[in-house]
Amino acid sequence: MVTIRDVAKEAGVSVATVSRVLNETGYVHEDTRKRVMDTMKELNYSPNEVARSLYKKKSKLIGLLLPDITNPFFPQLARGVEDEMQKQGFRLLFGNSDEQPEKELDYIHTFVQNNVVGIISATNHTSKTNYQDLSIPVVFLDRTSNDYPSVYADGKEGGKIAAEEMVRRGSKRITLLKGPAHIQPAQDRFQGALEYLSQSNVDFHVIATTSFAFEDAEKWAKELFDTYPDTDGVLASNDIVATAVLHEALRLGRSIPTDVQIIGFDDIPQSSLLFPSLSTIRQPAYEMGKEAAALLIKLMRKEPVQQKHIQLPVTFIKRETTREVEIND
Amino acid sequence: MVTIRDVAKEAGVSVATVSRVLNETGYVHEDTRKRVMDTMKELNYSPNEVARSLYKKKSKLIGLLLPDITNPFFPQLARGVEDEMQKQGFRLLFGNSDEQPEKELDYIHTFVQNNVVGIISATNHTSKTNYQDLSIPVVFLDRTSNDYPSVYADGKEGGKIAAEEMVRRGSKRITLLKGPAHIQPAQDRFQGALEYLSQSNVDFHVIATTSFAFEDAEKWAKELFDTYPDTDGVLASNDIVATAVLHEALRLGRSIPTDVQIIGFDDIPQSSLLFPSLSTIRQPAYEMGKEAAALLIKLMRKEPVQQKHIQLPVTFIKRETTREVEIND
DNA sequence: TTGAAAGCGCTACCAA
DNA sequence: TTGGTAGCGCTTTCAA
Repeated sequence: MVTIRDVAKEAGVSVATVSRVLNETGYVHEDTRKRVMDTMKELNYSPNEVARSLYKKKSKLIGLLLPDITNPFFPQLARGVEDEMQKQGFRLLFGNSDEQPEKELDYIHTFVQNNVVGIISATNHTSKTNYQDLSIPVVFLDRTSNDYPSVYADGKEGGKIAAEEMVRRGSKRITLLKGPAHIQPAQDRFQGALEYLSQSNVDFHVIATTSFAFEDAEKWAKELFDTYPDTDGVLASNDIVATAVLHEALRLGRSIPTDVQIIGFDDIPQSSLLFPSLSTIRQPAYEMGKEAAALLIKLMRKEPVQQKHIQLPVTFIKRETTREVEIND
Repeated sequence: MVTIRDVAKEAGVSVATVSRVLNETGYVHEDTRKRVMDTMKELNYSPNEVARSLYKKKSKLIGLLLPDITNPFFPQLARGVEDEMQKQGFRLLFGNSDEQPEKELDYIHTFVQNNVVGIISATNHTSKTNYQDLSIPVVFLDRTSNDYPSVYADGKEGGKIAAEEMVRRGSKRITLLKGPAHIQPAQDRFQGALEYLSQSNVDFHVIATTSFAFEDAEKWAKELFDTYPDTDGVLASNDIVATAVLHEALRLGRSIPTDVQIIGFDDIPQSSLLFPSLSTIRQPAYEMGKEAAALLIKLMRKEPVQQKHIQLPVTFIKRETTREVEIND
């Protein structure tokens, strides 16, 4: 390993001078600068980030905490974060929490131990206790917060739009799948849909669910058509659940969207590949990741930010699990 | 931030002693050990990993380099790696290379600058030049290598099995989608299929493809049925491409699997959710990730490893894009 | 059984 | 314009 001393010796200068050309701070004569640069190249030197981090008490690392990267919604988020961070010279320390407070705590802890300069967290389970003692900026992603900067999609509006489209497209007996109670975005979209349906003149039922796993979703789907066989419209808490409902409906011989309409949430990549392809409310996951990264960077640089809570719009993606309507479609 | 000095002062001992109880090295009297432990708890002390890393020239970080986490095959891999690493106390520095040599080089570089103790790389594009100067162990994942330890699925066998099943299930005019030339696993499965088909008595064609992106795959799919309209069996280079072929076949009114059989590769999560669900060759992605992590850990600990090249078996997953056969099915 | 002190590679201060 | 040096928080000799 070649250190700053080696470069200094080889170039016939002090380590201080090498440090100066390295960081472009202070005065360095052009000639010596060139000489130092040359020897750095010659020796293939590159600074030890750990030593830098120790002295400056800050690294170029940021911590990214997700619930579970194998949930198809999160890779896009992660990629958005990474692309923005990479562009700005930051690297990612990455962990999955599985929405388990201990794991979350543990990762936050090791992030701090490694001098990360900022954290992006997309977890939902825990209260703010994990984060309040931190001296570094934190941005919550896919989750709102009064206490911390956050980037999220307008879940409530999304729920409303979904309900609206479903009613507009003629469903009369709607079943609403309420997502896990501890997942805030799921509750937002549920509330949005609920409010709309409450003041509309259609029948509706609510089924409470507790996870987003496909295997669980298959059970809710069965329960749904068991309990409410005359359902002609399903508002699912996300695309995974919607997919399970679609499967079950098909299995039962229902015609989609003629007998039953289905609207999902998220617009994960596979939703357009289903048959019939899934109508859904799209969250701009990649953009959310990018926005969160950009916000965190501003915060870390102590640049003024007027908007600490960035809400991104959701859009209805009309595909084949909803019917056509004559006007405005 | 509370440091080892603070603990030492508060406990009335030297930093050396605190370090000893921290690392459980050397002699420490039970009483003082207890006292130190108590003050550590009291002050809520936890060691600065950066300082440790600087002194010991090794961290608890490992670098994970993937082509692209938004490709549905990789989240499972990543999760396997993470779960095993997390269990052993290692954390992940994570990056996507997009199969671009510069990005790959850049990430490897910053991994090293941050004192990672090992690297897992699932990239395919570049030669070994990036890795040969490293003093830390490297494990290649989803890729074979003569020079480095590696964990991969038996792609060639997978290709063979796919071809075999397709012929066994009655396809006579098979089209083989050859994956990107620079993606080694794609070439392995292609070779396996090619060898089998060559010595079987069915007609077959080969179409060269250059990416795994769905949008590109849609073009190959169109080209396929344009150029070889009498194709009655498609061996796709992976499930994404298979999905595009499935869509196109359906769009053209072909009956699946009666008119055309399709077999994919990977068994990404969405493959079972398609309609009809996709028959495919399954790679055990999660296990591959775990194996790679376990192997890397052994290597880092300089434990003896008899198997530096771990090949995991692939399996044919019979679903709805292949026909039934009478015997042995 | 304990403590003093050197040193990991770097930055930044102060002096020259 | 440059160099000497203290010190970031920790581990590990070496001596007591």
